[in-house]
Amino acid sequence: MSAFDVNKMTPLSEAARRPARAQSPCQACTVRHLTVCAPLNDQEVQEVAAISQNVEMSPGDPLFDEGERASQVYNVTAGTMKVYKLLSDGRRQVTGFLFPGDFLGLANNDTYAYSAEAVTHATLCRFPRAKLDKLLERYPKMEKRLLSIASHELAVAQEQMLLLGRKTAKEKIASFLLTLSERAESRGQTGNPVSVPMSRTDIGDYLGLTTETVSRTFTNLRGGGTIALRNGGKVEILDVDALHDVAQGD
Amino acid sequence: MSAFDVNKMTPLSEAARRPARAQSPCQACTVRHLTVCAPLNDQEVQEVAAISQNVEMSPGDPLFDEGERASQVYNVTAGTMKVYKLLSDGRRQVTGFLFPGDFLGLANNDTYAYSAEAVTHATLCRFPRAKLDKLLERYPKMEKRLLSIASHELAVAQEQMLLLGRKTAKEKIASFLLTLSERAESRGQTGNPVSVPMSRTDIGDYLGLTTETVSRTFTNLRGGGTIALRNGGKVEILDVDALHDVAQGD
DNA sequence: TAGCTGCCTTGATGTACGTCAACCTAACTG
DNA sequence: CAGTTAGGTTGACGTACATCAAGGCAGCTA
Repeated sequence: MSAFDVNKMTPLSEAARRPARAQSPCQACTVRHLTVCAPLNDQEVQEVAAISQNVEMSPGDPLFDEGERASQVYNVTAGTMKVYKLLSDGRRQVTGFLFPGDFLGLANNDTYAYSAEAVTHATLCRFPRAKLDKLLERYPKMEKRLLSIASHELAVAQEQMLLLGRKTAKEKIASFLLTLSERAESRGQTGNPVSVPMSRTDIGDYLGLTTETVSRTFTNLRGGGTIALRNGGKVEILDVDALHDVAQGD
Repeated sequence: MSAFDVNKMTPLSEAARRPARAQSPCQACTVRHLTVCAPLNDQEVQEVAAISQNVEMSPGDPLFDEGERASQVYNVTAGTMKVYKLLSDGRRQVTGFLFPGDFLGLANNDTYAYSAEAVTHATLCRFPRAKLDKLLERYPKMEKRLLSIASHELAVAQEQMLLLGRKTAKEKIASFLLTLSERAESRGQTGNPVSVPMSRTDIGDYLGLTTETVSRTFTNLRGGGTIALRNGGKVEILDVDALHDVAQGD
């Protein structure tokens, strides 16, 4: 184990504390996500799986804080996580929500650039960075895969900058719902009705709004017949075209 | 030459149109930027330099547009570039300014995710993507370098999201000036007074403000004795500590 | 069933920043 | 040198969203 142990500051389940090396359930995620664009052979997959451990989180559990030594890399296998940055006075910007298949802590420098926390119950696959780096040395195609992931995240971040800097509250919410829906479908889940597992506060901190404005805007879209709010944090998109129009501002 | 030729839609100087392969001045940039974290030997440097061409831009010249086939990668060798995204009604978000040493067009998918344009006279080093990819296959350490660059850009993007979503106009301007100053110093230029080569409109589109608000905020900071506006688009930071305090919101 | 507690909604009011418009200056141009 | 143009600044006014405040409603616990 490395000097930094995530268990020290995060309440994890017993399952997570056990060094689940041998029968690590993370083989699934490794195979699925690291190999999509860079297929590894069985032996390589085994090697990657061997260095991973399972982590379980409850809603609100912190995974790591901005500025901490970034000794672990994570892959979300179930549930929803959020990453955010804080100003000294407590203002918060959620920079992203993470769903199964997404990576966490890929920063190149040795400290995390943001804090990470569970939104729902979630399970993660944890890789010690040092060991992962060693594997990357041997398998350049995995590195290529990581570069591809980072590039994609960068494009997503730029889209979010456009949203934060130039869109109205209504456009922000519409864009947010459409993105959530598309991401759900790309994971093979249902995109309509779309599951919205995070609180109004989290949505506001993601879109640069207050909870009140988020709430009012949902109400507004509902009143216009564009969406309907269902039980269990689900939003049904009644008029996809209209929602797209709203998101683009026309 | 590839099917897509940047010359077709961008007014470039005669020097840029010439296939300056043999005596490409881009050796300098290649050596400097691609090798900082992944030193190449002389032969490797030659190979990289061999596939590069020099490009010159005048203020306002477009380099490429969002959605175009991304067949080229660029490295800025002199001057300032900007990259931006547009909404259908013309609202604009500048997602970044690029200075010597910065890369452009590193997106993994085959179209550019943003448009790029010259802010000042600028020179760029152009690499055909296909050839660069081939080199990357052979030299994994270059790929590592690119991953490191992408990760750093991602961290910068997240910081910008915090700014766009949660900072006031005054905090935005103060943060902007400090960042410009730090970047100038990291390039070996003078950080104070700092050169601010872009227009108020560009600054506004970068910070999610209007030109009027940018102008008023500069005036406000000047009135408070924190900065002074000098000739030639230079800003002198009179009280660095105060500017830091403003940027953080305390 | 009552009493919490956390999240959401809704209303009344405030304000930071946008919008509209005038003017100023510097750099071109004939 | 007058005329023109493109930034930049400043002022008056409007508004989208924040702030402050009061309920509503589900999910706990006793």
